[in-house]
Amino acid sequence: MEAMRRIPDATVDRLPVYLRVLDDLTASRSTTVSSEQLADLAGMNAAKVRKDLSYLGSYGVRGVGYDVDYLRFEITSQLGLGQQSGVAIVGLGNLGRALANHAGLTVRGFPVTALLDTDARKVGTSVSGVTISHLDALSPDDGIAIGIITTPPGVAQDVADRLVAAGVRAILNFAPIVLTVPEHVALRSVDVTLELQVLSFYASHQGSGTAAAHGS
Amino acid sequence: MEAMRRIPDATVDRLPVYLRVLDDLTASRSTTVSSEQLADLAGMNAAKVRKDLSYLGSYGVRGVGYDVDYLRFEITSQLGLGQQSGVAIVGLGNLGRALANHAGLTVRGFPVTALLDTDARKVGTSVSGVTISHLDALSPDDGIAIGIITTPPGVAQDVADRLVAAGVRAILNFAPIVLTVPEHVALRSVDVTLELQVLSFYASHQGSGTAAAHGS
DNA sequence: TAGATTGTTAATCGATTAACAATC
DNA sequence: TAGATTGTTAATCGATTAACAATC
Repeated sequence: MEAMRRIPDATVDRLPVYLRVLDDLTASRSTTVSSEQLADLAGMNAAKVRKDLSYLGSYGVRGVGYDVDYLRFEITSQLGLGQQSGVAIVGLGNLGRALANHAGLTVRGFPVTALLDTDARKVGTSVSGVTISHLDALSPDDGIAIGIITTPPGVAQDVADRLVAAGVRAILNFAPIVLTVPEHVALRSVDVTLELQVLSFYASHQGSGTAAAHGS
Repeated sequence: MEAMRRIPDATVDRLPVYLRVLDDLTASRSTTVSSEQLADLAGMNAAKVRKDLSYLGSYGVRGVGYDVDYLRFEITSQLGLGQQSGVAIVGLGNLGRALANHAGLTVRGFPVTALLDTDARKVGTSVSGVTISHLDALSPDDGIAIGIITTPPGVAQDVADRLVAAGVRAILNFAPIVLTVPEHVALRSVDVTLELQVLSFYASHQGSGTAAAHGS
C-alpha cells in the first residue's frame, strides 16, 4: 500500500526463517497466523515481525492476522525463488559430497546441476547422479546461477574468480578465507571453526548472547 | 588501559576473522601489522578494526601498528580458546560424517570426542577413530563443552534438550529448525538453504549487498 | 624532527522495540 | 459493538565511520 522502500539487510536475513515457519504452518493446515504466533515460532518478537512484513507491503488483516499462503507467496517472490537456480559445487571433498547428496537443495529450488574438481581421480565419477567435471570445463554456457565453494582455502579465490567469469550471480563460500568478488556478485561465507570460536566466547563469558548464525 | 567494557556482539563476530588473518601473517613471518593492512586482509575498514581492537585494551603502538603475536594471544584469550573444548557431533549422516572427518577442528582446539546417533546400524562403527555411541549414552561425565547437531529437524529439539542436560555450554545447530535453549547455553545455527535464499534475494535484486554469513 | 599510525570522539546510520491509533 | 490485531510512529539502542589529537 505504501511506496516500496528498500528492504533492510536485517530483514532479508529473516525472511527465509519466516518462510520455513510458514511452510510448517501450511503442513499443519493453518491458514492464518498472527504476528505473535509467527514471532514465537521464529524465535523473535512480534513488533519485529510486523515491521519486517510491512516492507513487503501491507498484507495483514487487522483483528485477524496474516494469510499463510499469501505470505508464503509474497516472501517467495521477494526472495526471487520463483524459478529454479542452478547450483555448482566446486571441491568434492567430504563437505562438497555431503552437500551434493543433500536432496533438500533441489526441493527448495536449488538443484545441483554441476560438480567440479581438479582431481583426476574424481573427474568422471558421479555423486547423486551428477558427473564430476574438471574445473577447467566451467563455462558461462552452463547456466549456473550460484556457486558453492568447498575447496581448500589456498585455491578458493581462484575458484571464485572462475565462477564469476562463468557468470554466477552469487557465491556461498565454505573455505576459511576472505574472498573478494565484484560488486554485482553476492557473497556469503560459512565457516564452522569461526562459529565454534564465537560460541567459545559466549560459553566462557557465561551470558548466552547469540541466536542464529548466517553468512555475509 | 581503559576500564573493561563489554565487547559488542558485532565485534565478537569479527574477532575470529582477525585471528585467522593474524595466523596467516605469522605463517608469512610478519611481526607487526597496521589497522590498514589488517582491514584489507579481513575485508573491512581500518576504523572498524581499530575500534574492535580497542575493546581488547590498547595494544597498538602509534606510528608502528600492532604486534602480531601479542594480538593473537589477546584474541585467543578473549575468545576462551586457551584450553581445548571437547565437541560432540549428534547425527552421523552425510554432514555429520563430513564434520567428524574434518581434521581442522582438532587443530583449532575443538577435538571431536564423541559421536552420537540412534541408528543401531551406525552405533559401534567408527569415524575418524571415534566410535559412534547411542544417543542414550550421553552423560554429563563425558565432559563435552560444545554440541553440534546434524540430525533431521524433527528430532533436533530433543537432541538439544539432551545436550543441555549433559551440561554443554554451547550448541551449533545445522538442522533447519528454530531451537530453544536455556539462557546460559549459547546457540548458533547454520542453514545452507537459508543462505542460498538470502543470496537469491541479492542476486535477483542486483546490488550485491552481503559479505560473511555466520550463525546466531 | 618529520612521518606514521593509533585510540577516541562525535556524527551518522541502521536496527529494535514499545506503544497505540486505525480498523477489521 | 467489543475484541483482536495490524501498521506505523517515535524513542531507544547499537554499530559504523570519518576525523583528528595524541604520541610513538
